[in-house]
Amino acid sequence: MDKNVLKSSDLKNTKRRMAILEVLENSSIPLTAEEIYSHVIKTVHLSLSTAYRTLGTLSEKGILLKNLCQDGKTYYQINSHQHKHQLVCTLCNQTVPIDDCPLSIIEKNLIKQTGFTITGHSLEFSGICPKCAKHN
Amino acid sequence: MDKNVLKSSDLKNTKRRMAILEVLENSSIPLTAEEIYSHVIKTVHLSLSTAYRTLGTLSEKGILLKNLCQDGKTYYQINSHQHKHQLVCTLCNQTVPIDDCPLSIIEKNLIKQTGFTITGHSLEFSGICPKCAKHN
DNA sequence: GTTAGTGCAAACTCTTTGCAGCACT
DNA sequence: AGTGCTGCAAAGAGTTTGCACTAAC
Repeated sequence: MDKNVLKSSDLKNTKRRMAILEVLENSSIPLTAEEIYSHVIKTVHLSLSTAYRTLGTLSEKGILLKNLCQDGKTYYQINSHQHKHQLVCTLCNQTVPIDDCPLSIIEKNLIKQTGFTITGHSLEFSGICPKCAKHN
Repeated sequence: MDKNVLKSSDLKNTKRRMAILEVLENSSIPLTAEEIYSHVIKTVHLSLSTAYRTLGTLSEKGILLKNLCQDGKTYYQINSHQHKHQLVCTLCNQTVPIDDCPLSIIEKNLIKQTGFTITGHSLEFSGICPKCAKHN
């Protein structure tokens, strides 16, 4: 991601923010604040509250997508306009990304039916992964 | 709902449980623990922790469906095998139930692709309702 | 009578916030 | 230099849990 994303959103270009964005760019799945924090702290000092604050700011600016999942944790991902949902094993927590979002057609119908402007959605599947199914 | 739901799940038939189930039966939308508690307490004394414990138990038994939504609260509804999702206005919190769940086809594809057994899903749309769109 | 259910208070997890000090432009 | 960013510690929301008491079977 271009280093100007921050500037063009009127945000200062700091080490911590760059590091956070980098972690998310290199991840194929959405990550929690804790996960991002753990990655970043290996190379750049930062506090957990800064992680939360930064992730919040970047989400407000539309740079990130923020999603509260069924495990009670908030997951963040780069807003690439090609967002992903997750399929999570309830036993081992294995997470499989769902690459294409199947909801656009459904959203169109909802707009017609309710008159709402739809600004987002959250979708999460849970199940048992093949490994866990074998071992239980 | 039949009063035998509890018995057939090896649960004792108590005033509080009946009251909680009744509130959910009479609601057209999923409710939070707090909302359920507030309704029930008008007629039957109960503590918030009992509400949480009961809702948890009933969800485990498959009598209720439990869903953590983007507002950070867990919503409960009767598991009628005709569950509902929600469309929530991010400004006024108006909630519109989505009556038919559009995900069964998508789930079938996921099963093929991942080998998971799918046991549940959560889906939530957010947007701006027509009223709020006018007033802003 | 026994086991499951309940109330209360305390604890727990994830996240947010107030304030003083620091770093980017 | 000025404003926004950060760290730390404390607080907040929603939910869970330990223990003693109570009620259903």
